[in-house]
Amino acid sequence: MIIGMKNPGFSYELIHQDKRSKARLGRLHVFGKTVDTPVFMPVGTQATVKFLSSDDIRKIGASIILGNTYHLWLRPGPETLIKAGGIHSFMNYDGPVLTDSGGFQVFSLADSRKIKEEGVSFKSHLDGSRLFMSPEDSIHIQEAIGSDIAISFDECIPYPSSYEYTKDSVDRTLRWAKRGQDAHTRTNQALFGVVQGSEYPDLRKYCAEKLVEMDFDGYSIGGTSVGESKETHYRMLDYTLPYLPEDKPRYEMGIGAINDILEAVERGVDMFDCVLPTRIARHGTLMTSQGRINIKKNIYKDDFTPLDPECDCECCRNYTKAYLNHLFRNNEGLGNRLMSIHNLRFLLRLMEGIREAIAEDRFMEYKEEILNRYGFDERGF
RNA sequence: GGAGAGGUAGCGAAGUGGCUAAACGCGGCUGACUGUAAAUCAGCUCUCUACGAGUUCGACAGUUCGAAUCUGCCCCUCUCCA
Repeated sequence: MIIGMKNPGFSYELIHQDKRSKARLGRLHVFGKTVDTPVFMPVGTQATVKFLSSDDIRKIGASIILGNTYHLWLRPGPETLIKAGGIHSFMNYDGPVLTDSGGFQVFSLADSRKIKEEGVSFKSHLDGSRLFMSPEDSIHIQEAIGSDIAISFDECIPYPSSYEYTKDSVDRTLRWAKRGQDAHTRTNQALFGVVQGSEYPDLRKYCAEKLVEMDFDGYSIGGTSVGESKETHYRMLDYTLPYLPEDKPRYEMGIGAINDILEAVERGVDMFDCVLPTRIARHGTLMTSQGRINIKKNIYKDDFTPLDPECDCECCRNYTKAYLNHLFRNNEGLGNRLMSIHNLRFLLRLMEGIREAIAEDRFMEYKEEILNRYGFDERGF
């Protein structure tokens, strides 16, 4: 497809459009590396997918991961990352890395921040010291981090938000997007804009169209799954996707529930990231072909069968539920590692299935099969 | 045999006349978790016919309007000395 002017090394290649839905099979060309889409990106906020080595990340089949601008800015700091030669060499991971802008922290650390036109003043969650991040700062930090894909600094507003507040916020997010774009200098780093607009159709459309005018390398859909119903969540996608160009990747931020991924793929989303699989794994909840299980339950104490007999991950091939139950109860790090590996592998295999189904024009059948077969509840995990 | 310390809910441990069904920690059970302040957080954890009631703080007997808390005696544990 069309190759962006600013970043000749970055492009989205549409390989196949599903005949019965908007689902699309594609390939991201990221400065010499490729990422098949739809893709799920494990989250590695602090330059680590918690408990996994870079070897583990590669072995589970992840093709791109996330880092976080806010967290890496505080520690180890941009200077250290520059000295390290960038995040790839710092964490010894040579696959593509996408950095979130810190915009989500404007939302999640809402108690200790103040939003102004110039940027956001934060109170450090580490020591309470006052910090300030502008859209330009966010871009500069992401350049220092050396990620392959940077994200515009946006405001992820809570749900519900009034029309007036959302409108003001969208305009500010658009101005911030422009400022970030102007501040962006690296040619070996793509830059995505973020569509906000809450549940308001005209604001979603407006935000999308304005960003597209600015011509980003890709478009994120933000501000979903922040407390709204599933129905509203999916409507937000409906209000956004039609206004995004076919030749650029679409990334729904922070999504990892199985039903959410399927609904978004059906609507044409290509990229996802989520802490869900790794977080719930650390908390003992596993997604398996038999549905969701909680490994800490006593019924697994003497269950010497694999977590998921249909899974090919290191955890399922080598260890039993009884052992995982034991590791969990004893707070042994190996349990966190094995269960994180499993949940990520489960989602990555789901994405493989999705891509195969799209290639064969049977995405809708695949979606139904997954939803019926695994029996996850409406939460989607 | 002598001297001392102590026995509190599954475990550890506060409490030393009423505000105590008894702090707190651990363990156990249940639930939550979607661009990671999360190996976290929340609730429950004496019994029951459960928005109320009944039995508890080694045992028994007392003092008192009222005791896990005071007295007597008994049982048991630990430390030190013989």
